Amino acid sequence: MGRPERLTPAAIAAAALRLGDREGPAAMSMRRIAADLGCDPMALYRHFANREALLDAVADAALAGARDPGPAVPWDDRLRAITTEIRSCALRHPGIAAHVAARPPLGEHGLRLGAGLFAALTEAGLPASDVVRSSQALIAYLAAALAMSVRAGSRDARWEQVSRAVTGLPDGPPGDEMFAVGSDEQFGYGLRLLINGIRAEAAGRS
Amino acid sequence: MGRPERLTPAAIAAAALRLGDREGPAAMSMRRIAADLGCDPMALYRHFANREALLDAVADAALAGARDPGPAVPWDDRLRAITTEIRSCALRHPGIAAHVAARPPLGEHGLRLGAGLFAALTEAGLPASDVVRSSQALIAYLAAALAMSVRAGSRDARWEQVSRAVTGLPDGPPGDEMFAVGSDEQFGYGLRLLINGIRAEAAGRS
DNA sequence: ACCTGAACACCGTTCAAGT
DNA sequence: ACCTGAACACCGTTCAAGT
Repeated sequence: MGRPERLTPAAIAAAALRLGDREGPAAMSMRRIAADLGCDPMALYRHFANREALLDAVADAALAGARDPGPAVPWDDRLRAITTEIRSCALRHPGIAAHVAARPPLGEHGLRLGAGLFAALTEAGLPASDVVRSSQALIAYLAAALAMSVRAGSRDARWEQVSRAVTGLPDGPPGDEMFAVGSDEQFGYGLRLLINGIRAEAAGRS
Repeated sequence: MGRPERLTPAAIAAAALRLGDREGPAAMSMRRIAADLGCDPMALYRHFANREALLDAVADAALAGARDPGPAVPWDDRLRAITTEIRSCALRHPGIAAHVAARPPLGEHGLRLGAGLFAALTEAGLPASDVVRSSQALIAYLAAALAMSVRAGSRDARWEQVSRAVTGLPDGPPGDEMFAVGSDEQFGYGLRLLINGIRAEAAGRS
């Protein structure tokens, strides 16, 4: 398929990302990736210690398009922008989105975006230790919200069932979006809660 | 090993939970579980549609010991108590903790604890639609924080590396807990951010 | 010295053959 | 009708044998 001249980690990751986009997460096995590249499965192990390391590289490559608006915008807008960009990028690559959620990538692009989060949280007025803690909380929330978005398209019948059972709400119309797990709207709501919380924390400190 | 008289879904789940406690998540295959029960692997499929359904049942069983303090305590204490209990229970069962994080269980115990979260959020003063959204945000955060706790014991070298790189902090002493991913303290901090955010949201509404 | 592919030790699940 | 286990179509990774 898209086999490059010479095997490099970046070329392998790029090819695997395209394969995942085309055929989904089940296609992301060492054997399938190697077959797609037209090489022996074992050749991949000369560039990556194991499958997890290869998928980490693919996950980071998936974030290549995520932009950080930089220090020009207010810190809360910047947090929203970066996390939303990461989520969108990951969802654009269905083959690797679940891996992005499971293991936040710490390659070139992950580091760049992480630095943006740190800078925004510092500008919010948090002390350094709370910047680390808050960024981990944001990334945890982002990862899980992303995992929810990946899992069931945008609706999870299990969630809908429990929500109705617990709230005792009557059945809504078929298009009811109230229980849409992993929707953009649901993601934005949780993000607002966290940013509210960060603002309160920063205000309490000052 | 712990084979019951007759195979039932609950007996299978209980045996699988014990097996996972003893031998870790890698032991949770259909073949290993069946061998532990002294039955044919295919016998499991008469009680569960597939492996995922079986693990859902095991995950729910792992939450059997999680307590909800009920409406006697203030809503924020109740949220903290329930989420902390779920996290502790899951971490006490290393074989299934990752599955609890990946797919919040919606069996008997998951429903019971979910109902507690809903009740506490309702008492906080949120409208029903925001109760659903907030509970999903809480569960997302809990799931990801739990996944982080499971992954690397309590420290993740990758995280430590990125934190130092990004903040430009000097290397701390060996016992430095600042970057402890998945620690109790880190979990509590993010939970506080969310509860702060929920309080601000409820105050804005009223 | 480098590379390859056969082999190892597994999977989840199907399905035909037995009782 | 019910149950079983052989078989299918895979895995990630090791390692010995080839060049």
